[in-house]
Amino acid sequence: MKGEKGERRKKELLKIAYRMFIEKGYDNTSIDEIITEAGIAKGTYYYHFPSKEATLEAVIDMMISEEAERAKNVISTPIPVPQKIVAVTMSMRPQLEESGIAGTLERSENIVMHEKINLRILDVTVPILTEVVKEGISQGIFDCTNVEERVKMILIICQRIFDSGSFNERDVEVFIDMTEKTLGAKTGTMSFIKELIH
Amino acid sequence: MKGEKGERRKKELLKIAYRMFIEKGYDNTSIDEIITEAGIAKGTYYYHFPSKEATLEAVIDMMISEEAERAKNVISTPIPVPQKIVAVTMSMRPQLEESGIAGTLERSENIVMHEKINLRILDVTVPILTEVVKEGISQGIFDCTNVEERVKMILIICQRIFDSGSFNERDVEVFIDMTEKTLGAKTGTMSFIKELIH
Amino acid sequence: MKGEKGERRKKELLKIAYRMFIEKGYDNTSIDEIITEAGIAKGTYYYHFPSKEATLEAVIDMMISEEAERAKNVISTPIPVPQKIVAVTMSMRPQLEESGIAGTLERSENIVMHEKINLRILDVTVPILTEVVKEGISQGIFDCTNVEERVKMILIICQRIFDSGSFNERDVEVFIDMTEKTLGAKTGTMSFIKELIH
Amino acid sequence: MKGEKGERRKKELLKIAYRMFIEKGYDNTSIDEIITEAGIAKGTYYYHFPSKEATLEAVIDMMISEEAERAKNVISTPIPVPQKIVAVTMSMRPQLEESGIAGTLERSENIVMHEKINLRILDVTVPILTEVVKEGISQGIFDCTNVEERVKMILIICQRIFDSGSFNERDVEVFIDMTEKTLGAKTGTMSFIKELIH
DNA sequence: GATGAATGAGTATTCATTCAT
DNA sequence: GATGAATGAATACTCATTCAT
Repeated sequence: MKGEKGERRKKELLKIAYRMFIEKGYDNTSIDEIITEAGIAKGTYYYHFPSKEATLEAVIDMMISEEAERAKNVISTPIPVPQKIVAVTMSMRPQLEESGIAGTLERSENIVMHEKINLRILDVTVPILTEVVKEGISQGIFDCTNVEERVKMILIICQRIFDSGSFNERDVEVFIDMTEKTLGAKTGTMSFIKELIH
Repeated sequence: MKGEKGERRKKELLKIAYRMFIEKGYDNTSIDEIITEAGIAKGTYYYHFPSKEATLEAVIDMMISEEAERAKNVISTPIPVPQKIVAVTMSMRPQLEESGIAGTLERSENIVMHEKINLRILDVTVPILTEVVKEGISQGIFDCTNVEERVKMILIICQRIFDSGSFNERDVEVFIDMTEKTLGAKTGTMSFIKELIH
Repeated sequence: MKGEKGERRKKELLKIAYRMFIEKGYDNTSIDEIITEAGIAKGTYYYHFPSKEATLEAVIDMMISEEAERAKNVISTPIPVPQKIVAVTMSMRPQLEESGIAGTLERSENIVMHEKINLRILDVTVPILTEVVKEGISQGIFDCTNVEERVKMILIICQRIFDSGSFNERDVEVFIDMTEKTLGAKTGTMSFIKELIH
Repeated sequence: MKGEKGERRKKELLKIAYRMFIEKGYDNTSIDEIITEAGIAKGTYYYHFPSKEATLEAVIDMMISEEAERAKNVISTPIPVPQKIVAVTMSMRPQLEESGIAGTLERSENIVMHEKINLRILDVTVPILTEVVKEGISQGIFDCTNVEERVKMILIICQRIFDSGSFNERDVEVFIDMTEKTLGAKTGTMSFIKELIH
């Protein structure tokens, strides 16, 4: 039976590693720095994680599963379908903004981690959004086939355009237009997005 | 005036480095391996390149400029505008396919290089395609504003979907639909793409 | 009085350690691997053994004492003295052959353990064989002084030549000849050995 | 063209490593200690040797080849054949005695290196001594077949008995007797050995 | 233009052992 | 008897970069 004590320590370690990976990049964060920060011995670190790589995976797992949780809660909320779509999408990167480190994933030392995270987010988010869009179709808000593929492509653009923060008003307009047309919505259905992004 | 002899050697080195970066990944290719492969001394390498990072930049420069050349040739060709778009897009990754290493950029050890290349390709291709689309608009084939942003988003999807090679027929259909709607083209305008991708 | 339960577990551990030391070498076998294989906790291991080194000693003790038992049984058997000598010598490495891992002790990772075992075997076997040879002398089969030293040297050759398994027919012939002459036996006394080794 | 400078440095390193391996044992000598002793950077060490293991091999090579040189010189010396045998055998471990570290190879931390050295010495010495014994046969001093195998077994005993230094007078007597009988020499032929070992 | 010897900071990982519960 | 979390010293190896010749 795994002790609770160990599990708690592991969680702590995970949070520290998460923050450091984000702040300095995975490659630039050495095990020595992690254990110094955590105030533990090297052996303790390796007691909890088999390798640095495994720690990265665990960090991403933790992050994604927390976000997926939030995203699923959004679904059952009684808000209009278009808003749901945006809410689910948004729920996938709140922590970064909380911690005031939005944009850090874009730094070149974080590319590898960013890619891993984005792929995992796609895996998790596509099925959720597919459900939401289908709900929209049944309500006559959207009208399209191949929902999954459409959702995937919209998300890809989202990640690429909005992760970096270096987008402009025209980017947003085009994104709204593409989303509406891709999902077969009436013009204006998604235009509330413009308000969300000052 | 730099000697021709030195320039020739530099080009050779660049090609060797290019091949090795692609095959093994940038991080996994050590300078020792490059000079062994090239049969030169370490000092000679550093005579030509100030750093490994600079070599990567030079490699990407070389690749991109060759491809941009090809892309520009396509523009002045008397083929229909929709075909031009595809031709320009395609002209940006022929070398990989030539060398039978398509898909290698997807490997995780190549993420960093891949990202750099993709960003550079966007920089180079967006203005070219913007011109082509504007040509299409003047011919009444397309109808849209914010051309540059639309082109960028279409290219982003292109890179993400088609680089990996793991797309299916529905992906292609959705991509065609999105492209037509995004550019304000009649349905069917871009459907010839389906034939190109068996 | 130590509990029987604990003793039983210790024996099991010993057998597991023995097998792993033989298969992978002492240095290459970590305590973690032993306890994983045994399905016990690390503390339990250290409850039974003060150190890894002590485990090795215990393993060797166990092995040697089992073999010494067998060797002593041979002595009191009513077979001719020359055969007794061979039987005693042979009784010192049956387990290896049983378990189909003859030759493993030769692998370089096992040198240390092998040396320890060989020294212990010498310690145990020399006095036994000395008795046997003296019996042979009293029967007029052998004729020599300094019996103990002669026995030791014959055993040394035995270990070196036959442990590796890479000996040839001429090695055997020379070994027989040396043994006979060293012990002052008539030519042919030990030639039955040739039959034993196909 | 390999520079002489590098070769000289490599030789120096080899000597330092040799001494440290002998004094402290191979396993107990860390790379850090070697480079500190040599006053060089870690990179320099790894410029000259691909690994610690390779250094050990090079050390043994150096030692053996120097000794083999000496042994071959002995052969062409106009001394009696029995003396030649002893001289060749002795020439294989003079450095140890010079450096006052005879017996160190016996320490358990040196077992691995000792075994490697002994095997190499056998490889080198057996053919040389075989020639010498054949010379003795042609002079009527020895009388035996399977010379190579006999020489090998005598050397094995030599290594085991005399390396440790813990032998007694009776061991020497038995060794002399075995050698004479094994090679088919008259009693007394090798008895001069007794004088050599006080 | 070219060489290659020298650098040294940087890094992940291993593992026997301890001890409070 | 048994557990398992914690320890921390030890260690081999990598590699981009420099510079005297």
